[in-house]
Amino acid sequence: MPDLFPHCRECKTRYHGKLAGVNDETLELLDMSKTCNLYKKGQRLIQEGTRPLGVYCIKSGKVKVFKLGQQGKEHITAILKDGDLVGYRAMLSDSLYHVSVEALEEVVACHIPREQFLKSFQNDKVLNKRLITDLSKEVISLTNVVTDIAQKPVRERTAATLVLLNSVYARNNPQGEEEMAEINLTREALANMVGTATETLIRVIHDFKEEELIKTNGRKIIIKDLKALQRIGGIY
Amino acid sequence: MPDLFPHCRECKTRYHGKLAGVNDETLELLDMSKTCNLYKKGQRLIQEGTRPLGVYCIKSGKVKVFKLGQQGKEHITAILKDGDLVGYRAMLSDSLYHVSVEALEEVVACHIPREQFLKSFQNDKVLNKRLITDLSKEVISLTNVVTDIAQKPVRERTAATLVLLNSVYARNNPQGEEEMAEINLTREALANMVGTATETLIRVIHDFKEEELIKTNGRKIIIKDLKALQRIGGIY
DNA sequence: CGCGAGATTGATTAACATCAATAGGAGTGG
DNA sequence: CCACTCCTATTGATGTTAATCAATCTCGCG
Repeated sequence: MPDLFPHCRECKTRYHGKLAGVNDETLELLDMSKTCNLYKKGQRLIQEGTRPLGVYCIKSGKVKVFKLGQQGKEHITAILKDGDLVGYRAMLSDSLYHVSVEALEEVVACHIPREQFLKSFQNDKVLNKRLITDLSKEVISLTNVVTDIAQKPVRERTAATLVLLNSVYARNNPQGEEEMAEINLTREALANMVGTATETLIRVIHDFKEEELIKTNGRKIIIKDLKALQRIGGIY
Repeated sequence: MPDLFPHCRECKTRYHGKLAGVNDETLELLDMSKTCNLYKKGQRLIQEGTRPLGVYCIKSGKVKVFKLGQQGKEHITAILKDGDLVGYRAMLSDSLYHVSVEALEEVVACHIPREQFLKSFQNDKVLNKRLITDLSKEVISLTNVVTDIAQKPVRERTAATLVLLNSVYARNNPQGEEEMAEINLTREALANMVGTATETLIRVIHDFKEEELIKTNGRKIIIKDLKALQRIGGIY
């Protein structure tokens, strides 16, 4: 049985995640200062409105990143998985967390304390460049999301969301990865990503199923025609 | 008559803009490499889809930052003014411009070429920290925008947009700045910021006028009750 | 084998977009 | 200075989309 909390050197996420390629010294320092934890489904890693004490590196499992809007309705801004880093925006801008992060299933994540992370961010060129690039890209992508949500109808947004989720739920296949992923989220969560009501989301999913663009297995959604969904979602 | 294209040292934006506080050497280098230009209303500084050759520093006038969505409908993501920097996200992430930037009136802006800007970004601690902080904050703020646009009705978004624009159009008063700004945009542009149809925006503006929250002078909008609008817009 | 959360379907309503028509109002050429 | 014209603003009527409300229905699980 593999170690739940291995040394960063042995962590599988080291090769495909946000920390891929950092230098050995950085890895050593991060490892020394980290605290790993097992989170059960529904447990919170980060709570909106609190002060950031560090950064989480997700080792396994999936989390949802969300914000509460009007009447406590969740808006899910991302689903993150192994290798992803979360919480660094708030730290780098010295502000409170503006989102909450919650485990969707059993999750192992390591907490890297603020000071150590900032130090590594200063000293490690690769990490520095990666995060700056990511931040910039995130701004770009969020701008697109804003435009889309403002202008595209639910059907199109749903298609785009499914395409996005397909790559999140795809296995990290070292080889080819043509097999389609099983998107495993509640309808409510999907609706909260698309930005619509649960019932509306269900109707769109229903249509997609009739049009043979997807199939379902229980609540799991498997994409049958990725190209078509990309076309509907306006993804080029 | 003041020089249209002064040395950065003498540029008024030096004290309140994004470049405030950079060290003298940086300023000298930026000045040497910059190219200043006068843009007439409607002229483009940046065109979506092109490759970033540098960064623009706005010396005077206002520009709109926008993206084309479905059927060529504009979505305006920001109104920028003197002291603002634009175009650095694409450069830092090494991607194409994802937005266009167009002069809303007569604008003077200086172009800082890519290499010089990146060099200054590397070498100047203040600039580096400022941009990273700004990027992080921008991600946070865009996340909020996404949630809002997904969940808040037009009336609330309109109120929030007016509050935002009030500070953009406020004079850069060194002293107090209690006088209300004159927001001078076409109704169409306003609608494209809020993310709604022009007619709908006009009706909301009409309501606000009846409720004495704003007054108008031609197309200019002056806020009469900022607190109320903040409340309606859900700004805390 | 019943319980309960999540999924689904149908009916109704509300918000907003679209279409159509009219009215201002700033800039232009005579 | 005036008439003209185009662009923007405004208002009203109508149509669509999607939210809400109200039942079921289904399935994993104790």
